[in-house]
Amino acid sequence: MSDVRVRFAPSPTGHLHIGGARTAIYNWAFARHGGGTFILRVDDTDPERSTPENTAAILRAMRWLGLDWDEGPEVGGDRGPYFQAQRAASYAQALETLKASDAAYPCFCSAERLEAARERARAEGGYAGYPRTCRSLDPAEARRRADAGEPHTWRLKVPEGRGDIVFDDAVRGELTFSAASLDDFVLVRSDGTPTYNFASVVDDAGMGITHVIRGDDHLSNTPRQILVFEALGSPIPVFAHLSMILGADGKRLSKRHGATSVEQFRDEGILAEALVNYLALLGWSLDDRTTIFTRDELVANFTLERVGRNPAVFDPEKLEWLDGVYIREMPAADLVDRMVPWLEAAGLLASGEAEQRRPWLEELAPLVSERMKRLEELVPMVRFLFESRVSVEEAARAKVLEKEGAGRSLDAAAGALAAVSSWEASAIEESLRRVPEALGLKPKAVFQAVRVAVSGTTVSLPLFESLALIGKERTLERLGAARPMAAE
RNA sequence: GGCCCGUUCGUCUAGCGGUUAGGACACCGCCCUCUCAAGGCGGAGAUCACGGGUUCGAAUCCCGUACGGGCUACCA
Repeated sequence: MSDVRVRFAPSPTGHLHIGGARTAIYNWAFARHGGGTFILRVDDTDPERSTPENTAAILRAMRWLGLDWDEGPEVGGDRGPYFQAQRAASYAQALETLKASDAAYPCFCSAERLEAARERARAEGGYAGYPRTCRSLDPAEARRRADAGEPHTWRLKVPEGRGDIVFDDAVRGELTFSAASLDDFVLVRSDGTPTYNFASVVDDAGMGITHVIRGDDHLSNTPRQILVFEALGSPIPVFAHLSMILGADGKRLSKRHGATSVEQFRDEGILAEALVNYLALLGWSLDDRTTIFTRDELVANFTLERVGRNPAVFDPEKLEWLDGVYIREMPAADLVDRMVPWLEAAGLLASGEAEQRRPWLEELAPLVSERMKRLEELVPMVRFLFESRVSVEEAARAKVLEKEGAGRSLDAAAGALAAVSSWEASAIEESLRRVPEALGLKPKAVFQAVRVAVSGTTVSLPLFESLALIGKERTLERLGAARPMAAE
């Protein structure tokens, strides 16, 4: 057990997003790799936009992905609470610390006035941050006004003469920010709640976080946060900033680009292990050639050194390919477990029916596994195996059944199949293989006629295996039903 | 405006001074074949954003420029 402590701190203002999921995966993998502790903290400081439903959805998505946390909601831990909304006492205490060391001061400037000034300065070409109006207030006077109930925020007093803020980002290397470019930002709002930059640092310090692995969008906040760590007298964690995930148009990934929430991918039939594998690859590589790896392999090999610096475009096609790989490589029994919910939801399987049809389903699994990229594709592919009758697609009828020889093919196939005693794919194939030659037709012509009769379409699962699964009686019924549609 | 970050095939990436710039997805062709897939083999695709340096030698180091992106909130 190492003393590495990392956290993933989502804000429950929405569902778990692809970008957040990747951050979570990296944090999780980093912790597990080094035998450290992975903490989940809910940054719900924004009461307007945070909801319990979102929190629940995020936890669900984390569990679905297989990202288990050692401390956090539902599991507890001795550095909690793990919801920022419940940590007001910590923030108040931290503020007292800063006040005591004169590292923070009250600001009575109104938000409206500040915004107006900001607009003006920017229009004129140069805004250098809060002008520190209240920094020079007489302390006694400031205290008197604050005690009198005058609305005020608390700002960090950026130390006079503080030199450059330099830190070594684990993925970007040494970064330098001039302290002069930082203004005295707000730590505590006039309603008494902490801002993100304050709450986050207080929590990271309080929870003993050693490495902060997070999105690139926080990079510019880092020097501010370092100042807070310093003012608090807390050790500064190692920072690692991950680049954004972009859409195909190079813009930051958003709903416009299609599915972006983890649970949406789940609902579309993407496997958790494939999603984790894919997301891990968006900004990290195991080596120069490995693209497929298990969670354990990810953990065993994950290091911050191999995290890339440049933004990555999310490619749904590659995700699908990877998902297909996972589906194909999954043992039949496992795949059946994944298939059943989809079959039940589609009404193809009654609840409880799955167990008794288990052997049949396990025969089906290898047939579909090499043809689907997502579980979602299962139902349309197998529907004809379940339903009692099929309707023949118009195009299939025109293209296949109305061809000369189709009728004879169906008759001959029916005759041959009727004589099959042991109804299994190999025997079915053997008998059907003899039909084309007897009729002087090409195998393809005969098989396609049978396929259309039995599945209603020109494209289906492999014929002989399908017939085996449909059963002899239903097969013969379908051949007969299609017969009137067929040309001689 | 200011301050930061980024830029290798269409996409994800390997590369950390000397390589025919490697792999994967997608794409194209061939093979296999009862359709569709899967699979096998092969192909095309990157003047390493651009311009200057440093060096015997640069995708790799330095400086500019361009183009993206982030922060600059009493959002996170």
